[in-house]
Formats: sequence, structure tokens, C-alpha cells
Amino acid sequence: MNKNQAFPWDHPRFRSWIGVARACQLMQQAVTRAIADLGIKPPHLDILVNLYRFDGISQQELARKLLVGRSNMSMLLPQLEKRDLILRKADAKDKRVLRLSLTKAGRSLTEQAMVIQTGLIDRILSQTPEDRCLQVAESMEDIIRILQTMDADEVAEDA
Amino acid sequence: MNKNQAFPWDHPRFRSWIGVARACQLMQQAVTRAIADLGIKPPHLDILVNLYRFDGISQQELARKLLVGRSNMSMLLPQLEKRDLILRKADAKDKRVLRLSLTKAGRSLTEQAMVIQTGLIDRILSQTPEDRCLQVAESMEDIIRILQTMDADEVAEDA
DNA sequence: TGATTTTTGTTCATCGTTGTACTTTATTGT
DNA sequence: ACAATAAAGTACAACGATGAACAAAAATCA
Repeated sequence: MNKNQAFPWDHPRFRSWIGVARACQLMQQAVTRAIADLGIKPPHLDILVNLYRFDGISQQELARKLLVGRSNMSMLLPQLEKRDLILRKADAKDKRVLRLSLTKAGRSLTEQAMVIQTGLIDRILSQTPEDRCLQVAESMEDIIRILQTMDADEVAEDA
Repeated sequence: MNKNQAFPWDHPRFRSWIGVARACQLMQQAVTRAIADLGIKPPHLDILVNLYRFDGISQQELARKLLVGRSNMSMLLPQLEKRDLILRKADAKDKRVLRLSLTKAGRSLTEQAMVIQTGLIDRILSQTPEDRCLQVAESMEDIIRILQTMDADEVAEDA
């Protein structure tokens, strides 16, 4: 009777998750404002950071990492290409895939953006001791694993 | 030199926050699928749960709680009203505000949805001990507080 | 009281995301 | 080798969120 509260908001795990969701929403808004001066928005930043880290990735792989659809990449990447921030080169072995990479300008912009983003994260987590951060990271890894296996289950059910 | 890593993804707080963001994104998708059978989506659920908890709230207050714009409420609430899930009654004292409340059907639907949502959260946090959840909740409260004061600062700067 | 400013809610144009259908290229199976 | 299937990327229509401009009502203040 202790864990089955009358209302969700009296439920510790529920309250905890609501807090996570709110923090994310606010953080998203803060990031949006923080990088607005660079002329990019969070979706662009996510792309750029991933290209910075994984040079030569394909659109498909990028979409999977970002948890969005392929069509989303097909909309956003040409924009960044036209701004000369990224390059899309057809793969020699497989003519279907486009290999993505940052231009010099793109790399430079990404570095500026990452400084801003990291600064923001540092500021926001300043009240949270580092070991607490690591614990949070661990918990999130668990959650992500469970959610991903849930997705796999549902796909399996469909078959 | 220990805390100033070369790359953001070697930075503990950065990795930690990326995990939080990914977990949120996946959770959002899971909730969307879980409540689809009820004919509602996360934004509707957020509204319904808040009306369940705060009967008679105004559209403005609701928008503030949900961290969205007023116009968003002006778009969504009429939909729910047409489906007879909520009621909008003009306030007697202040003719500008509309007092929101759930209908019987709305309350019933909300209860079903909350069961689903709470079940999902329980499942997802099943690997996370309850004291760990409370720690996460604490950290999130800190973060939310900081982000909100940052917003206030920026507004102040504009003045 | 009367003028100005705030507040509440709405409307609308704009932008971003999604899912579906489609084309082109690889892979698989026979 | 050839047909069928799968995968990568694109185009487009539909939906949702946002912010600015607006109308009505209330609060402020002179």
C-alpha cells in the first residue's frame, strides 16, 4: 500500500520523471536562445555535433542517432549544405549513400556552438556534484536501454 | 586540467545531460504510442492531468504550467471541448478568463491515461532504486530552478 | 472619472516534424 | 543471371507549435 498511491503526483517515480521532462523542456528553450546568435537551432546543432564526432557518417546513420526520421535529414541537411557548413559526397562503393562531413566553416561554427552548449550545461549542473551527475547518467542509460528494448518488442509484435 | 576536457563528449556533465535528453525523447515516443488507443497525444494528456489536479484553472495558468504559449492552449482546448472532455466557463468576476474543468468523460479518460502513464514510468524506472529516483528528482529541481532564474535574468536584461 | 497600460484569450501566417509514397541502387534467393 | 526484396535518400501533404498582431476586459494612475 505504500507504493500504490492514490494519485500519480504522490508517486515518487512519477514526480521524479515529471521533473526530468520539465528540466529537458526548459533546457531546450535555453539552448535555443543561447545558440540563436550563431544562426542555428537545436536540430542543426545536434547534426553538426554528430558530424564533428562521426565524420563520414551517412544520413541514415545520423537519423538513427538523433532518433528522427530519414525525411527529417533530407529536409535539414540541404539547408546546411547551402550554407556551406557541411559536405555531402556520394559514396564510391554504394551509390545510394551520401557521406556527410563538416566544411572548415562548419567545424569552426560547431566548435563555437559546443563551447556555448558545454558552458550552459556546466552552469545548469553547477549545483549537482559530479558523482551525482554520474549516477544520473547511469540511471538514464538504464532507462534508455529499457525503452529501446520496448521498441524492439513492439516491432516484434507487429511481425 | 581534469575538468576541461578536449571534447564535450569526454565531459562527464555533458554526457550526463545528453543521456537525460535521449531518455526524454524516447520516453515521449513511448508515451505517444501507449496512449494512442485513447485517442489522445502527449499535449492533450498534459492538459487533462493538470485539469484533473487543478480544477478551475485558467488557460493562462495552464499554459504557464506546461511551459507553452497561450496560443497553444487556444488551439488545443477547443478540440478537447468539442470532444466533451473539458468545459470552459467564463469567470463571473473577470470576464476575460475562462475557467477550465473536466467533464465526467474527461475525468474518466484522464484516469485511464494516468494508469497507463504511471505503469510506463514504473516499468522504465524499475531498474532505478527509489532513493536514486529521489536523488534524480532533487537534481532536476535544482536544474529547473537555475533555468528559471536564467529566464528571469534575460527578461530583466531586455528591460 | 478618464486615459493609459496590462492581462486574457483568439487568429493567422510561418516554420519544423512526421509518415507515406516514390526512385534509385544493392542484396538476396533461385 | 534474373527476379524479388531491402535499403538510402527525396518529395510532399498533413499536423502541431510558435510568435505577432489583434479585440475585449480589467487595473492603474493622474
